[in-house]
Amino acid sequence: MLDLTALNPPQRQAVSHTEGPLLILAGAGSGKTRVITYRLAHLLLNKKVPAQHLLAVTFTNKAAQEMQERLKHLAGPAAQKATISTFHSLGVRILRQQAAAAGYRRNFVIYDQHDQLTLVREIVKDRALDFAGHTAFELLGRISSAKNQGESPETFANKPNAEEMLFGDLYAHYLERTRNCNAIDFDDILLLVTNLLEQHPEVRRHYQERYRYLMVDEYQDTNSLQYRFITLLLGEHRNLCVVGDDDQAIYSWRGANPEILLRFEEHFPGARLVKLEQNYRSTQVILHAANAVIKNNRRRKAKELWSALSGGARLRILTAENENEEAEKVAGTITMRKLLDPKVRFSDFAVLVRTNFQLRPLEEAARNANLPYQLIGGTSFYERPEIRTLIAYLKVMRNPDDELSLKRALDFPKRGIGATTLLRLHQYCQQHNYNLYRAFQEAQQVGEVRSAALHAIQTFVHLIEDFRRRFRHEKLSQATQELVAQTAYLKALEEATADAKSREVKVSNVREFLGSLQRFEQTSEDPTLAGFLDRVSLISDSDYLNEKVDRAIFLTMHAAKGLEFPYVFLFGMNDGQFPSSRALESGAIEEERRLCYVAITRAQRELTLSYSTRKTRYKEVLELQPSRFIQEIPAAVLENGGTESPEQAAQRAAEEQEDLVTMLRRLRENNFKV
DNA sequence: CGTTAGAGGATTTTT
DNA sequence: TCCTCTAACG
Ligand SMILES: Nc1ncnc2c1ncn2[C@@H]1O[C@H](COP(=O)(O)OP(=O)(O)OP(=O)(O)O)[C@@H](O)[C@H]1O
Repeated sequence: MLDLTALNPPQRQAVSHTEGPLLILAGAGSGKTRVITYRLAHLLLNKKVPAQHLLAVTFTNKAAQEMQERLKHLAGPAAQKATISTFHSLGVRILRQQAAAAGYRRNFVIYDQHDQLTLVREIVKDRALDFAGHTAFELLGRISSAKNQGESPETFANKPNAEEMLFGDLYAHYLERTRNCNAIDFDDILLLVTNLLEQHPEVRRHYQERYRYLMVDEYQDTNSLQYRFITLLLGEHRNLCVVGDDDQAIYSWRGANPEILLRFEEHFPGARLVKLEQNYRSTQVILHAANAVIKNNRRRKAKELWSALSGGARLRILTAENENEEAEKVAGTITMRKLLDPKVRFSDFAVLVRTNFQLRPLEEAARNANLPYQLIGGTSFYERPEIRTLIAYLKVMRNPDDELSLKRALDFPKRGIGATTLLRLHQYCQQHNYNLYRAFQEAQQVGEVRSAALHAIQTFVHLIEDFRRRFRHEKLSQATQELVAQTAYLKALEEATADAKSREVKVSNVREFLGSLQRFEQTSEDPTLAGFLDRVSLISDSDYLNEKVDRAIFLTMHAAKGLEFPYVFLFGMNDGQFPSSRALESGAIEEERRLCYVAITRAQRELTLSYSTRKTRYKEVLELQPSRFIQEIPAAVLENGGTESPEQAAQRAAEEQEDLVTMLRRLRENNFKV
């Protein structure tokens, strides 16, 4: 039997209420995720539901993995068979099983944003579309929202506006080319899986039969396709439990719609509502600050949230002349805190930023201060160009119709095939309605290709064919190692990289990649090429978080969603940065404020806010004001706020910091000998 | 014809 | 600052 005494009464109610629709609406740190985990364990142990009938959807793979571990801890190895996954991972899994019904070949590949952008640029160029001033990035955003709203290219073709028609052209070709490549993008995952379930009752029944208890975490950030997905999976039993907090809706820019959470009782009549009001994470001081900030939002469902953790340190404010100094002070404060109290771990500290590029000054400051850190976000390992190219080879191994990857593989190492030859081959494709790989295979039939180029293409095709065979018969890591050797990949990398430092980095990245393949083979349930490619496509920055290593964590506020840390720093608390100037211009201030609420409520014990008075961007110097969110925090919870104005407190804190930083510098110059 | 060096522009947040 | 596109070189 699972012991439910580790839960408070409403939590227990939510866990025991297993049948029918259930909505858990509650503020930050009230144990929503914990309830889902216990609910899974309760269903397994007390209700004897077989694990394969359980489905829990989380926001990131990392959260899924963590829940899986907690569940295993509570319920033992039987938990392994429960499905805990993100919407996208679940979607891909279903699509692999049902590819034909979904209208794709089973070896489809997944295009990430980088691939999508390349494709958009290519189409714009090929078709000489003139989107005056609009970037590929913006166009891709429009494609994505068109897809999510179910708009077909034809709807644009018939619009009177010339630009709309142009977009219709781009959109139509984007769809055609991804399909011809047997490739799907992130939007397609949800689009295809919902269409599949809608149009194939027997498939739908199969999954409804399989998943009998459904749970969704972070339901406030669900979009309409995800909502459709979950309702399609939901059988007649209607055993759906969702948890969420409308104050933590921070993805509306990506199509998420918090109304889906708020209208749950309308969507599922007879739903039970449970509210959780005790926060177990933060001190009263921190919670008071968070509540005060979020109260400024007008569109929200007011809710109670209290903490029994009385008192607690008041919030500190650090100010600096510029971003680098700000980062230096943050790094210095962490180092100092750790020196003063060696029991504290580096990994107890998290620095949250609004945008990825704010991570850079932090990284540099941490390096200079000898502060161990891990970055979440920025460019992840698999995004590095030398790794992307290798992955392009792997994608071609799996699916030679993937033109984008084929071209990327063809392009490096250099083999004497350039734009002109490629153009000829493309023309040949269009004449015969072939795909690019077929044109490669028949290169000798294509006129006007120089003999050197022809020979190079044939060698390339042989390479691909040979390795496609090897990848079918050999272990993934083995075959990839051979591929790297055969293409003299490392040598080519070295020759192509002028800078000695980055040359070294690239080579070691490739070695690391080969190592990661071996680790993948040893640990994965599906240690195949397909399994690896899916994992790489679905992995996200937050999945890299490693709580076992003792390092301070630098990450975006978005990536911090659902996490908690004893000591939290909010970096760059300036108007224009946070709230971002874009949000201020477009009137999206409430979502920024929710983000601030999320950020503040990550802190368990201490919270520090930092801001600069100036910053440089693209060589221009900008004067900065402290964030309006700082003004929204009552002076009483700011350090010395009772006697000083926030400005005075900031001033004094700045002076103290000055001393600390100077001291630290001296210490460092002295090689840390006192 | 293919490759490379350097100018010029940009992405807020991400599954 | 990183990344893509262009122009000149070999
Ligand atoms: N009944 C309880 N007793 C003790 N600790 C609890 C209890 N419920 C939750 N906690 C603790 O409170 C913290 C927050 O829980 P959890 O992450 O589940 O909250 P949440 O509502 O999902 O938070 P958020 O919405 O901010 O992501 C965790 O450390 C958890 O272990």
